[in-house]
Amino acid sequence: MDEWHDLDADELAFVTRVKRDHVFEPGEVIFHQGAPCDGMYWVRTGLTGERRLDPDGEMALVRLGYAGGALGYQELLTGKPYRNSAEALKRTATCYLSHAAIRELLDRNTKLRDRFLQRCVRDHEKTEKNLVAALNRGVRTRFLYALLKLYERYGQFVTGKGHILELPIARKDLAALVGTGPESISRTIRKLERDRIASFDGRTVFFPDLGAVQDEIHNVG
Amino acid sequence: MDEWHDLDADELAFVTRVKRDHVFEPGEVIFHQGAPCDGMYWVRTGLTGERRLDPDGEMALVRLGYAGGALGYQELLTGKPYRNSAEALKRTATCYLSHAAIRELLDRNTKLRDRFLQRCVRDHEKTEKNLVAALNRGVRTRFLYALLKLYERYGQFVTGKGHILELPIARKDLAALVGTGPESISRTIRKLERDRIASFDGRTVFFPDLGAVQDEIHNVG
DNA sequence: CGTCTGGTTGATCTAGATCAACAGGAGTGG
DNA sequence: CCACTCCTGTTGATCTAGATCAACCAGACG
Repeated sequence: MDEWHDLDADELAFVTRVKRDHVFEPGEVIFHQGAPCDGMYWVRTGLTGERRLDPDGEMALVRLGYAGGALGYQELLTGKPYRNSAEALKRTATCYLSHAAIRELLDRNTKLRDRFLQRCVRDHEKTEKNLVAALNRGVRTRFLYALLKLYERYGQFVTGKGHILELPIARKDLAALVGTGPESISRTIRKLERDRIASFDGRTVFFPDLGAVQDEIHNVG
Repeated sequence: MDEWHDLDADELAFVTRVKRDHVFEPGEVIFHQGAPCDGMYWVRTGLTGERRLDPDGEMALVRLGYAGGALGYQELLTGKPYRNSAEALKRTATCYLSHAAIRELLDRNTKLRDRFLQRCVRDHEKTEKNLVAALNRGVRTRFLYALLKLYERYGQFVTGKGHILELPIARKDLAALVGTGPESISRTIRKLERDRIASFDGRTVFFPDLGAVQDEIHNVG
């Protein structure tokens, strides 16, 4: 939580007094889309996903939340209801601060606002990148991009074996992240294997040449 | 410019001293993608577009900027180069503030930071909406959504004639906004006319029943 | 006049959506 | 232990939205 670096002793004491720690098991919902926003969550460890469901039943996985991420801070600042549902995708330890608590902190410490601003700009940057990818890249490229991002968090290089990624999420969530169905993910996986870009064994992915992956998505960045 | 309401007399004097007004003609570039960010622009009147070009030559129109909008403030806050090019789509009057000037103002007036934060959240909200639309809606729906947004700014209800929208931008830019080509826009226009949702005559659009439009996009909001 | 740009249409092709079937666990209950 | 169902993932067959390539027209502009 970058945001806390700027707090003085008093404020830190305040935080430790009013914060509420909570661990969510995989699949557990942290808050519901459309519900009034009563506070925000920090992701301490684990993995979360923000889903948006539209009236036609279409669901999109808008964003993943890693350790250090914040959930619902935008709604907290605008006072609107949560626009996405948040859910733990892995076992996730969170820290909750109520609306009132955050308000108090924001009033006391102006640097905190800067932190939020920085965070917001960075988050926006990412969604914008995803937007342009969604607008003019195919499923394959977007999927590779998602894999690469996951690799940056969960992947490792094992000497002799190469680049390995243990997928933290299921196929259908990969699909929802890319904006397609599980079938299309399955098929593009086959194609990627055929092209020797990556090979899949259940939830583990091997990249023979990570550079080849980077190459294919140089455009989305 | 909401942001200016919070400035005191001194600060306003400072702004009027250091700001640079500039009018851009249609098609004129305000700043280039990839160029170092030296300052930001307010849109006083007119219409701007932010374009992102990727290495493969694919271009997307990421966002339109109406009066009251801000250009390049995110890069200004992060210190990164402009990620999009900005261009005047109609004759646009802008007000430029240098990096140093904004920094000075931000240091002096903490409320100004809040304004930026609010703006950033709102902007992010919009791109997120566009993202989910791009992920799971077809060209037709996204196009209607774009038209509706334009109607909110440029449309008018003429008694006896109905809802009329004079399109401020060309077909190819409509296409770039939706993430498709001009041909597809042309074809979906025909379909919309066939379905009596809208009729087109050059750059003027008639909506016989605006409710029908709203209905078709209730999902994207 | 020719040339250019913006827009429309036609013909074709393909990525990807959709519907359906099926295979392997994993859990549950007899 | 087996039978059952549920859930995830994969594959096949088919269909369609939309991309792509090409021709064409109209107005703008030298």
